[in-house]
Amino acid sequence: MHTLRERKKQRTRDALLRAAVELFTSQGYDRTTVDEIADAVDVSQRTFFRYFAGKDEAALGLVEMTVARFVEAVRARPPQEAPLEALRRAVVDGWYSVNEVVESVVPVELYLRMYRVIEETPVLLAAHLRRSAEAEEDLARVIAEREGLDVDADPRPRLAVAVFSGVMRAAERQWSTGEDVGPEGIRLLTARCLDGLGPALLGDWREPGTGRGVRGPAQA
Amino acid sequence: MHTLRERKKQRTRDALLRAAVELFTSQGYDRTTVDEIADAVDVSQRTFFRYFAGKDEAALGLVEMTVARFVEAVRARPPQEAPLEALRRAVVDGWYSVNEVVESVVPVELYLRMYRVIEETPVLLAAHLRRSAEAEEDLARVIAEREGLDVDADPRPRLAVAVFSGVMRAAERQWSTGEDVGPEGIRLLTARCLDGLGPALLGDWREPGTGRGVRGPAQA
DNA sequence: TTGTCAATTGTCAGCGGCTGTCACTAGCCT
DNA sequence: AGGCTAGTGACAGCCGCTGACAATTGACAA
Repeated sequence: MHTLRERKKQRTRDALLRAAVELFTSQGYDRTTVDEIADAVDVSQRTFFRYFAGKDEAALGLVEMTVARFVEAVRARPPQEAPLEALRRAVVDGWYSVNEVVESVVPVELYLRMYRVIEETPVLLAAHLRRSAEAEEDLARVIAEREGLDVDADPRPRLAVAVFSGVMRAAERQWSTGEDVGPEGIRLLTARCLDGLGPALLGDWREPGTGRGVRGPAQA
Repeated sequence: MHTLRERKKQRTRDALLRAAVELFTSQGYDRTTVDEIADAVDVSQRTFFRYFAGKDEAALGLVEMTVARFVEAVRARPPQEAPLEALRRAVVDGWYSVNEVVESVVPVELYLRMYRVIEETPVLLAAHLRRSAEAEEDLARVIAEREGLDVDADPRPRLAVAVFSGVMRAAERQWSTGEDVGPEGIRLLTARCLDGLGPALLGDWREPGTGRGVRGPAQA
């Protein structure tokens, strides 16, 4: 990152990302052409595709950064923590560092709005879900290693991650469809969603004492 | 479905679907153009797009049918069954009727191979995951209604469905990457995956008695 | 039957995403 | 300074997809 060339490249990439996000959030994804983005940065369309494999990558770039950050955060948690606790703490504590990274490219507010665009643009949502599935796989491997398990032999790591991701996705949607909450609101929202996890899984759904929790059907 | 026109339409659609699946499974999704598919059925390219919103819809058509079938099957389960049991029985019992529907368009073997193509073609996998997410939402509503709950107020329906879907997806992948198993093999595989659900969630991961299951972290 | 209406299809033109190619420019290194 | 290479622009072209209009074909009543 020290040679002039490398700095220049980084600047063009950031500029493209910024221009893309600004256009996407202001006019929508479909109504924005790659040419527009390239022109805004004063670069040829061909160059855009040298930085991003597709139009969608420019749209998912920001989220991508935060996801990668999160996986790293989990990897860094002390190994004596139980799996779900490590995941939970990583997401709750990690928000600040995420803020930093995002802010180095665009104001955080744009990040929020970009998230909404992703959620309401079918092709972007699809790409996002695919990428999330990959991240889940990574997380499962991290968890398995922490617990000294074989990820292909024991289903529990993947299962735990699946449960966790389900909750996170629920929080995401709640937050992206609700009214505009600041970054701090997100932390609270996710924390609250995660707190509901245990009771939801273990409690009986109708009345106590009938033995109808997750246990029943699974053993049937 | 009784007028000549309607029958003709159905036949063209089936023919397009069949041709698409055959081409996709034999030469790959990317290396197959829409023109090829249309030519194989002796129809104009424009007509193809009157039946399918996009090239991907022709690829996901088969799976789409089975997913819809499955959601219906869950809806039809007796309401006294616990949620996860209803889901489980729907998938295990429902396989035969799925077979029927698929076989009316292409041999089941092609269904299996098409599934592999989807799994290894990024854009198709993405679209598939998105559609699956929608199905999950539907299922959550069905479950909520069975239990007399409000999906938006109570997180447990979505959570249960998320867990279940996680297991199903694990089974899907195991089956699509493994060696060629027949339709009966799939039933066994999914059943086995689902049987592991209860112990995996409730058991302790290292040794019994330390109180470190899903319960611990969720309450932290 | 036959004529009329509506549904389905083919043709054509065109946009936008994306890629290969090649010449050219600009940073790098000795 | 001058050769080398990474990065860029310009151009051509494929493919997915859409709108518009004309031609065809089945539906249905007179």
